[in-house]
Amino acid sequence: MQKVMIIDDEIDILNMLARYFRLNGYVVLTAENAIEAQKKLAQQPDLILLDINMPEMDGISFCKNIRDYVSCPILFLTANTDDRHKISGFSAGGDDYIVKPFSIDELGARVSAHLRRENRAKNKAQILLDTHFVIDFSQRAVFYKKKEIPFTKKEFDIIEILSQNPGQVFDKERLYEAAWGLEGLGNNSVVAEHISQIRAKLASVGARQYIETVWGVGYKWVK
Amino acid sequence: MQKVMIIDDEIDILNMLARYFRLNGYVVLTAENAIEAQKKLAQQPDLILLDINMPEMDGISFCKNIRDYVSCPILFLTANTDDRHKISGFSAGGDDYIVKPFSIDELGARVSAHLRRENRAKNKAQILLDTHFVIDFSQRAVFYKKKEIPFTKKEFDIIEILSQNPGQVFDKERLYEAAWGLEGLGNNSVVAEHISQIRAKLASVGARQYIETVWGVGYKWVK
DNA sequence: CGAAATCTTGAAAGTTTCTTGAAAATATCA
DNA sequence: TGATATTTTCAAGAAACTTTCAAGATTTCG
Repeated sequence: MQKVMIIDDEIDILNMLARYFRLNGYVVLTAENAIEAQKKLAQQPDLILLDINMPEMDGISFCKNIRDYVSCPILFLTANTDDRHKISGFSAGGDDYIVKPFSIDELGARVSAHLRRENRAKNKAQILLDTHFVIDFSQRAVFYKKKEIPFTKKEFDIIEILSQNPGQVFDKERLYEAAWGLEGLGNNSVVAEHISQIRAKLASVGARQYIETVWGVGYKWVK
Repeated sequence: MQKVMIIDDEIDILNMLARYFRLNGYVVLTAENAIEAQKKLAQQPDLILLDINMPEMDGISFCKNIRDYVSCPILFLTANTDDRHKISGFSAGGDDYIVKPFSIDELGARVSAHLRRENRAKNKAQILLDTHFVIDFSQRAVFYKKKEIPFTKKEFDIIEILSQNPGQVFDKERLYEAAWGLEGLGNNSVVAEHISQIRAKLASVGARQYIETVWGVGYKWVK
């Protein structure tokens, strides 16, 4: 199921689009302005539809702002047919440009084409946990405020398992099995030791503590 | 340098587009029909502009045919504004849809946006990198401060794979497969040995060390 | 064919990461 | 609160992995 975020200050259009995409099987996030949008970005939309003309912050600036940590396609909506406007939209990191009034089916087709392309290219994407914390699985790297936090292999394995199942509690045996490949855990503080290292590294850069201890059971990734 | 393939049976339009893209620094491949196009596909364009209405085989069928083994963006050109037509274009695997008569600058902007996105996902440019560090894939040569660093075939193969997927971690098996063709790796220090050679050459001219070791996993090209 | 370049190998040297056990800290429950 | 169970931290040694080296095998090219 794909998640589309729609940002438009004209409420009628916003609702109309939201209804259309919901009817077509998408999960829809809506926002009437950039501030609201920024908050909902944590929900990690797969594609963003963005109106260029908005009161506080215009779409192009917004796009530039978020491009660094949002990698999904961004499609601009606009009433303005000026080419220069278009071009600056593209150079802000936008992926497409749709002029109002548009045929809603064309918009739908464009959205699904972008999502299809995205899925074709994306093998194992990165996940964005909040605005500043990114885990990129293909790079096997974790970033906080754009800087990489160096984790060792086992540490990253543990982070991977936990973060891909947020909220789920893993007991030490399960974690050991998952990160080490097999068999029962020898010394029962191996896992604890690695968790400790991870926490120390998160703390050293001031990131949030994502791994929570579940007493008497194991650990979980906080949502 | 990016390669754009234009397929259109209207020779005037074909020439006009070819001229425009050449002027804007692209390498252009042209074809007046699907058969001709099919032949030139071997040259691996980075993007395809495809007219929907063509004599023998129409653009949509052509797109469906090649989608399986061509992953670059395909943009449809058409004079027909019928939405249903449009949608079947997208479901054939097209990535965008441009209605004639179009503004050539809009077309240019769309093409460059698609290519930019393509490169963002997979840095497949022919020549790239830092101010002083250039890799020319067509020449299979690497330059630092305009002077060529001599790399052997295998060394270049490794550089090519890594540098075209910056940030992505490749384990030794995968690197071996990619550089040696296939078959499981015999002695697992062959790759290490070549990496070592590459690094020595980079160091000897004072270039940055682009290849980073990912302990217990493999190597990656630093962004 | 012979020389030069390139590739492969195995072993030694060098690093980084992992594991361990014990001590310290913290949570739980009567 | 105090006893007990569990988790966290620490430092050092062990283990795993990577780099480097030099010699031999193979390929390339005139």
